[in-house]
Amino acid sequence: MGIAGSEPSGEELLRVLAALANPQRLRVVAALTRGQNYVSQLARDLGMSRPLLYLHLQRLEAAGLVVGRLELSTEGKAMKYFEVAPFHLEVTPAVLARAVATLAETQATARERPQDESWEVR
Amino acid sequence: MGIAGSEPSGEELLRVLAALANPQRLRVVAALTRGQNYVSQLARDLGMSRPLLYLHLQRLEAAGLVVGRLELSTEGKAMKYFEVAPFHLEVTPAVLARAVATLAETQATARERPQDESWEVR
DNA sequence: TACACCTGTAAGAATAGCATGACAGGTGGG
DNA sequence: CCCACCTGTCATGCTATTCTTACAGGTGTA
Repeated sequence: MGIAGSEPSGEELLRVLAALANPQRLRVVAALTRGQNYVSQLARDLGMSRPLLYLHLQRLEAAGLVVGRLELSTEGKAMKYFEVAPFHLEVTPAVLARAVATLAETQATARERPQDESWEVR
Repeated sequence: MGIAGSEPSGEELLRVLAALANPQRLRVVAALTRGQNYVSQLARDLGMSRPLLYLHLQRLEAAGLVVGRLELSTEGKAMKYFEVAPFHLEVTPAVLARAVATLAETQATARERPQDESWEVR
């Protein structure tokens, strides 16, 4: 899924899901939804250490969920502002199945069971 | 999100995201999309150990993404069949923000910055 | 110079998650 | 009885994630 909501590849999907599967990072995204902010201030707002927040922001950015830009304030201080990216992801069985299809099979996707009556109930 | 796609609470959302943020479990869901199956057979199909698959299925079921039922085959053998639940989750900044709002704040949501001009660029 | 801000990174400890192998119990059929 | 299936659980390592503390720089103002 790029900026909008096309179909994500397996790797993209995993990166996004892993990035969001954490209460802290979820809070970070939620906080940025209320407006952009720079790292130090956001750390104070959320009550977490700046290095930790920094780490979380990196993961969120790598997943394309937030974007950050280094900005020079009027006083010449460097401040890194982050804002949420307008992502939109549909999570359904079909979407997951298509994403998995693009995933490099670590080991045998396994021979699809030949004919297969094994999943027939009764 | 119940069976369909209502709004998930913070805990639900985290459970679902954490359950899906794993390549193995993603493959499990994808495999079940092609039809229901029982644990041992599915383990062979996916090329993973049965105890491990069992663990993953438990997490997926706890998240409401798959449902399992113990069934007695015609020969009297107990087989646990799993199938995907028809889930449908929208992942957008707004949804995340609303979910986080229901999340128990581990520590101070932090005083919302008073008036806040800090996020004003320039 | 000292202070109060800011960014960026690294080393280390504590913790959670993943994965394996082995066990106990059940069934039916040769 | 023995073998081939099945479910369910546990003790054990191993790896990845999470988080803290501590650095090294940069700016502007008193």
